[in-house]
Amino acid sequence: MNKKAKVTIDDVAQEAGVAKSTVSRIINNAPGVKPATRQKVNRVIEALGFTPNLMARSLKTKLRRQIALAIDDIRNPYYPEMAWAAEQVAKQNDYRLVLINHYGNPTEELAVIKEANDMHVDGIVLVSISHPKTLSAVMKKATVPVCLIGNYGEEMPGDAVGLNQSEGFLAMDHLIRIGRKRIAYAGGPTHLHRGARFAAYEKTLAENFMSIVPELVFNGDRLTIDTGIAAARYYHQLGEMPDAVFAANDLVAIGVIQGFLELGVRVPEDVAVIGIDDINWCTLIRPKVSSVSNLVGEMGRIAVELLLQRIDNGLAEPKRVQLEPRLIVRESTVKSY
Amino acid sequence: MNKKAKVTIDDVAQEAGVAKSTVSRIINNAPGVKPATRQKVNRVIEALGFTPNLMARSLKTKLRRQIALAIDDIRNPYYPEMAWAAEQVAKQNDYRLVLINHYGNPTEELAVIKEANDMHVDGIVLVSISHPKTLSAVMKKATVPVCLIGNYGEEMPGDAVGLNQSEGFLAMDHLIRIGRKRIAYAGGPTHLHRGARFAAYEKTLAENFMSIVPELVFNGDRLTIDTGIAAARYYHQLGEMPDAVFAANDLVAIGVIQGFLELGVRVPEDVAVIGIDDINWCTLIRPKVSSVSNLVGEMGRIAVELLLQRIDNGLAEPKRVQLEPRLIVRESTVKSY
DNA sequence: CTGTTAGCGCATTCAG
DNA sequence: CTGAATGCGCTAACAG
Repeated sequence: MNKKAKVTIDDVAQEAGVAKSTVSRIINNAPGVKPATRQKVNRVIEALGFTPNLMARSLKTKLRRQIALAIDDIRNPYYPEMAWAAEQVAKQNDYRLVLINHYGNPTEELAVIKEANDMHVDGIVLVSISHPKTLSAVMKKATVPVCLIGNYGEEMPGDAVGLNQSEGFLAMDHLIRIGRKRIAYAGGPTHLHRGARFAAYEKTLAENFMSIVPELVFNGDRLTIDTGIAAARYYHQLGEMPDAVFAANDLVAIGVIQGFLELGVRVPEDVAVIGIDDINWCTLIRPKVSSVSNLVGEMGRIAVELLLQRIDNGLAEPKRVQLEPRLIVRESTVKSY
Repeated sequence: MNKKAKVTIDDVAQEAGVAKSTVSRIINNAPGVKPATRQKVNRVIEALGFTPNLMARSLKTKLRRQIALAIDDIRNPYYPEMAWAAEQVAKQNDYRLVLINHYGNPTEELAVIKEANDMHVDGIVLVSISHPKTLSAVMKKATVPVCLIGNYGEEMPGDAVGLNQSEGFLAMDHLIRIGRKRIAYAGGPTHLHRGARFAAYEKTLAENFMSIVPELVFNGDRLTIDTGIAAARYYHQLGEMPDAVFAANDLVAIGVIQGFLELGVRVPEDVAVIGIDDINWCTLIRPKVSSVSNLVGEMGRIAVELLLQRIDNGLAEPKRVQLEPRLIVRESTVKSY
């Protein structure tokens, strides 16, 4: 049941009484074949159930029609959306998508680039956790095009699609626009690059002539639900509660909301809460979580497009695409009627 | 930067002053090579940075060292866990994982099997939505091994790993064991195969001499959060509320919980709620949702193992693996202290 | 427009 | 233990 000796291009040629090169032209839609011949051969192909051997073809053309999507862990809520979009575009271009989880393990991550050739792939879309310096060095040795997802400077070889860093401002502006005066920040250790979001917090407050109140800043050690819950409890026992919470990501926001609900604090009436990333979980809980979308699907889509473009066209300057995050207002900041 | 003319086995042979067949033996760990030669050649391989061309190798061996995971949509909450586990096992066996979303589109789904050969894959793990009859017919024509995920009878060719249908009973038994007397059912249209869960509901009640109260059965049209919310509202306006809800899946359970919370009903004190599937969202909301795990990760892992086994060993009887669902008790049924 | 020829890089007989 | 020769199935000149 999986043994039928595969029919080859020679079989078709023989059966149709033409040369294999003619068959080759036909299956590749190459021009310069008499319609009659084309028809005849096509009929034979149909009859014999011939399908070309991609290995042999690849051996010749060096094209495998496969790309890799290398991320740290598909179980991370951001990635399914990205993987889905990436596979879409790949499929539309008759490419296959190889999924690789590198677990944020630098060795494994960089190995993906180094071993691209051994992987049957023509290119890689990579979400990297490595240090840019290291990454840059490895990228230079890449044997296939790599499209990075993330923000990288000019010195980084290869294409990249990232977000401009306005998520924090979009979130903060929203809270201010809906009239919140006492805005808290719930996030992780500020020394990480999430610091950009905290910076937006400080900057926005300053620009609006609001003083930054140290006791309203809660820093958990990781950006998780539990950190959010802890934050809610912390705010609750404060002399004066905040009337809004800017959470560094959605998981924290969800935790904050759940925490508040347990304590009888109403969201958004008493406290408005907003997160960042717009993971699909945001619509799961009530109130639905306001957030800032970082367009992961869009990033995946564009990354693959850039990659395929480069695979086809070869060289040209590295490209940079910057996406603009988008504010998504839901029930955790504005009461719906 | 991606142009370095790939070094071939010939280069190595020449450089090392041996024949390519010798090099071939060495890179394949074949026996019958003098250690000295082996060492020498290995050094050259290292020096030249040679890595074998998998296309050429595959052309010869017919093995691509890739398998496909074909599911309907990676964005569906069950699949990331499965994909992750599958990729794990594949990687451990030096196989790559090609991700295919077939969108529950029967044509596309069956095409995956038919075109397996064109896909550079040695086998397929398939989550099918198609009718067993149709599927069976296509499976018979498969050119590579296929391992199904789901419950299939003997007449279905190929291996399969599924769950026995005890989820419903596990959930119901739990509710009864914690002393609930007035148990409601919230699900979708009973004519779908989810009906097995509803059957468990009825059967368990009967076995425990509890009468089935029609007004406690809520059937939404789809198994979604919104259905759950609607169910909660429905129960709430009843003369007598249920003291437990058995939801046909976790999404419904989450909706029920959110709905109750909005109405000021306490979970689990007033009403215990349990779902099925144990998707990771269960630990996201408070109270955390009790559920029955259908071991998607485990299924993915085993499916790949079966598949690789068959790829290596060829024939033998189709195998069937039945997993036992597992009750996961969390806060939505039992108050935690 | 079509046929002939020559490899792509490797694994694998078969001799030595 | 090692080398020379053959071909996997296909594409791409090059002739005709």
